[in-house]
Amino acid sequence: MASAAENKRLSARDWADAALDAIARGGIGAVSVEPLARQLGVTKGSFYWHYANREALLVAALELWVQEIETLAAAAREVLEPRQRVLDTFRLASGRHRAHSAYATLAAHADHPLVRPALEQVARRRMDDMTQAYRDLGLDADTARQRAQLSFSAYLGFMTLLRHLPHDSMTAEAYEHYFEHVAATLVP
Amino acid sequence: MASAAENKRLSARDWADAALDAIARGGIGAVSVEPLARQLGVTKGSFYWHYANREALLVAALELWVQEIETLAAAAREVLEPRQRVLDTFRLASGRHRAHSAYATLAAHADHPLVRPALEQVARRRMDDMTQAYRDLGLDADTARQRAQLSFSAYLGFMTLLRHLPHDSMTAEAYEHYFEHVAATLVP
DNA sequence: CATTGTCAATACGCCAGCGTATGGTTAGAC
DNA sequence: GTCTAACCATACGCTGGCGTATTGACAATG
Repeated sequence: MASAAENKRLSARDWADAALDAIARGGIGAVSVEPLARQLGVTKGSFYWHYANREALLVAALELWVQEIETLAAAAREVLEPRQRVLDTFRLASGRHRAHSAYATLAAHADHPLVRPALEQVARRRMDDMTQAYRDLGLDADTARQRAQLSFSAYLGFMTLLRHLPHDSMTAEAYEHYFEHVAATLVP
Repeated sequence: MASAAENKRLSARDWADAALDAIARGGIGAVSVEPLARQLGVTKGSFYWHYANREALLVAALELWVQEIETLAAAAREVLEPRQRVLDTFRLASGRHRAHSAYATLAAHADHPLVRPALEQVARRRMDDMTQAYRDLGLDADTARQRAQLSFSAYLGFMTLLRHLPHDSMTAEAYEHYFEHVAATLVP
């Protein structure tokens, strides 16, 4: 169950890792020291050696999240075809990466003072990426921006929607079928 | 600040009302008896007269939420033009209705056993409405379903996105501008 | 093998929120 | 005016999670 190996000493990174997993599952409220310690098979004596307090762990987990998203985004930017660049974003929404699971959860905590700047940064950057992709596809600046906003909204909302409906309601083929429709509708 | 009037006795509905407001602001975690009591200007002695426990309040608040969404949806169904029917949904996302603010927040708690059925019901019904609207616009059954999913995702995501960016980044005119783009892109 | 640094266990005090018990206040019925 | 039901305050015990202090285990280094 626990991602970290058994009977090994932990690092600050291990705690941030577990915290990000917790965020993906239950939101920032799920980032609690003692339950995480139990899950990791240690006591909080370990935690308070690595971090000053719970808030510091939250900061570290959010930094980790932003970094993971940026890594995925950087990989997507390498794709030459702008059309594929847009569609790849949607494929990520199907959510094998925990960073995207966490996104759907963090999206609800926009009011949190630590979460907000992270969300804002990620939203801006990915919107800029998408706008650029649409510009590369020949749209004018204004239209590209609107289309990027629509696409990014659809991406965010699809991640959310997937968690509302039973998992069996969408097979792998259904995914691809949907993505084709998205491509035909949104991408010129 | 408190929506209820001062120096008046409270009803169970007043509590459910305050709980739904709390959900819209801070998620289900914000539905806590004693803070709500303070906000309402009473003590929890009042609460435990009206409800058995916190969970009962959550149930009541969620029922209230579903009911408010259904009321808005019923009004939207009255619109004859299917094109307007679709666009009205997006206008609601700009979110002066608390039911839609709550939606954006509840969307992140799909794992919660009480929240999930409410989300599922709302998602299904609104998707059905949208699918019907697209069918009325002449799309075949399969395409209408896909387009409804895309539209509903865009609606959900836009609600979310609005909370990530500073409020001043979108004026009323910008809203309308965006909606026109959505209409031109999604609605045949 | 002694020392030092790294990581973890234990034990403690603290606080916020839940739920209960019980008594007090107020409005309207009669 | 009394009675009763609806509503609220107060006081209490309980639990879970935060943070601190102290000690212990173990590895690496010399």
